[in-house]
Amino acid sequence: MLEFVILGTIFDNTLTGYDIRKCIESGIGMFYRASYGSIYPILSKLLDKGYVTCIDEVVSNRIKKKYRITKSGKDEFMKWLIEDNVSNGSLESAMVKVYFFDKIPRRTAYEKINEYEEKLRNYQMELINKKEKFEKLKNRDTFYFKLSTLYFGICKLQSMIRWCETVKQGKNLDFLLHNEEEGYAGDN
Amino acid sequence: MLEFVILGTIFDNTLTGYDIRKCIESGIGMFYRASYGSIYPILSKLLDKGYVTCIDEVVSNRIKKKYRITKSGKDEFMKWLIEDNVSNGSLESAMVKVYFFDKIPRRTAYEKINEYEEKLRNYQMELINKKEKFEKLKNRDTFYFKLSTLYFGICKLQSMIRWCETVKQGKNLDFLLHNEEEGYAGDN
DNA sequence: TCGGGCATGTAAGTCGTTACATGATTCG
DNA sequence: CGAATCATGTAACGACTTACATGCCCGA
Repeated sequence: MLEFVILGTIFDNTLTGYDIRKCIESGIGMFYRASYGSIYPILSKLLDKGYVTCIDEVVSNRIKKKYRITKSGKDEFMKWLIEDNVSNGSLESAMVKVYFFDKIPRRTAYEKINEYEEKLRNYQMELINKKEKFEKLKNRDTFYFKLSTLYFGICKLQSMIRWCETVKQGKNLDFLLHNEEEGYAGDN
Repeated sequence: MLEFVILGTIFDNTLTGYDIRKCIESGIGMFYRASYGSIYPILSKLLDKGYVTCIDEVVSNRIKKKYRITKSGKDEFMKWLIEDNVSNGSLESAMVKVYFFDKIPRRTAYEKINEYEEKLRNYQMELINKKEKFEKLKNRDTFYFKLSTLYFGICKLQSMIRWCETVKQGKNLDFLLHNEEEGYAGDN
């Protein structure tokens, strides 16, 4: 995965290993993190494979190794970006790809998000069934927290599904916020 | 982590490695998964440490290795369960502990969930700030999806915060569902 | 009778992280 | 002038997963 995250990060900019880390952190730090101990070796690997080139840039007596993506690197990245992202990997890790979706046609992106949404809905259904079975048991207060984790999953999926609905219609993202509590418009 | 998940799983029941896997899968499969390749070696380690004992049970000519937790194993598990869960680990992995919170006093559990909620709120605040900076830039449509992942994070955190609010008040969990769309009560 | 589930394990590989080692520059 | 940040890397370790190896039992 990191291999592709790096390629995506240097897709439009020539960066150093150090820069790459910062970009990953500030960009998708919420879904994915990387340490230097993994970035530098992978950069060497990408160099061997010819997916990147390295230019030594001398800045005030020091060498900065700036990495630029090659044509074959771009191809490799785009292949990864387009290929089936729904069936494999965790639900969160799918967001790593979405982060780079500005590089593919809108239409394709919406289709992929639609697939993702279906997967989420199926999963949510499963959890709801499990929850209902669970709730038929007696001694409810002996497993309140166990049950609460099921609700956690269902709710989280609900908010992810809403996100999909909004994004795939290209709606204003602000719609996702500001609709808490109130039934009718106040005077804010 | 798996070490403790196993101890928690056999806390009340004597189980085989195979059973343990099924229990983990059906119980917290949504936050945590384990393969046999990790369960069996860890079971041996727990045996060495004296946290579990193993009883060979012969069922129709076959040996089943049933593992029972010991006193020191229970102590070790409870220590892990109580110790600081907020500062380390991912947001999701905190749920693994919550799953076992029926084993600690309600009051303690609520306090821990309250801490967790604070962490979520701080994180959400960070993301909202980042989002607002982001939105001040021009060429909005060149990074719609990048921005959408930020919204994804904010929304997900919102639903997690709502979960915390509900659970720490010991509210009926159903409150978390059924409050979509409608502003006033219908006739359901 | 045969496929799927029960049941236990090992070996190799993956994909990282943590800690270490080094040193230069920049800003208050 | 010293702390933070820039910058590059390695070695050891960790926590798993995947694939393999084995074989029994049970129900259609």
